[in-house]
Amino acid sequence: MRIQLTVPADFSFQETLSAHGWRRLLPFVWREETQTLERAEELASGDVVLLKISATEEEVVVDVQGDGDQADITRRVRRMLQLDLPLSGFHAFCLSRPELAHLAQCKRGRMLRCSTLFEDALKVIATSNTTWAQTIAMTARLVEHFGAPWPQAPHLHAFPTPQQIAAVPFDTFAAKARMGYRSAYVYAIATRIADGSLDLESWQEEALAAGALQKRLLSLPGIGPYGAACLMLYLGKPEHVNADSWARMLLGKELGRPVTDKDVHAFFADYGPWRGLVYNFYPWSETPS
DNA sequence: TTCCAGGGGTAGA
DNA sequence: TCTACCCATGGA
Repeated sequence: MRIQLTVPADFSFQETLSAHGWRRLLPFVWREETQTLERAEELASGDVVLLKISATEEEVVVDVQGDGDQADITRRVRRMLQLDLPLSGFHAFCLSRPELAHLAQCKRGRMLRCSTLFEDALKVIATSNTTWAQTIAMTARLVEHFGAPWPQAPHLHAFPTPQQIAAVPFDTFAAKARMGYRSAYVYAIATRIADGSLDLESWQEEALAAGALQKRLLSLPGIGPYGAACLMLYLGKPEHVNADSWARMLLGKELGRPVTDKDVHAFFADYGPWRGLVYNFYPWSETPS
């Protein structure tokens, strides 16, 4: 099956995938030679399919290997590529600031997401207080130990559902995932979704105000100010800066002195309701090695 | 051995 | 509200 999706004029496949490191985390696999994003995906029906996502100027093309519901696949791909995110306001703002004008010209502003908020949340937890190499490894262990295999190539796995994580005892989960103290946070979120006491995915459908959404995200174990700001950005609420050690290092170089989170927030305050998005695409004068 | 990485939870002030 | 301390893991 092949699915073709018309894209907004301000959409760029490359820029969306390059916005951060998500395409390097399983089950995403980026094929440089074919410029294709691959991913095993477990659908709501339980079917596992392999998605091969590529793009032209006019459309996103999804080659689906395996049988699955077309509407469900389309919804997931639209979420991953933020195809329904309105960006004209951000780009108009960028054009009003000389240092940001290139962001609009390059069609930057979308960020690759996972197919569910659950997966995004777990991956954000896997980025906290650790190295990127460990984030990659933790995510890979989640996928390989707990995700459903794609029948046509069982070494490929989808990202685990909350139910699949909750189905194993905590000690088993922690020993296999090796996420350190994060294992308890991840397991708690998964079990709460699995037992019905938490409906994470519905949060995206409720048109919550930014403050209300932030409060809910902060209520998740393992999600603090940084994680909530990341997830809000993915949910189209760009008014919080996900200040992290990366930001502190880059701003420290910019200012020539050690900086705190407060300095980072103060530096981006001028960008008002767009500051979170501006931070993630900010043209730092020096690119760290 | 010690430090710390794309932080968060908690206690105590 | 702010600070200090601890937290599992694994690489440097």
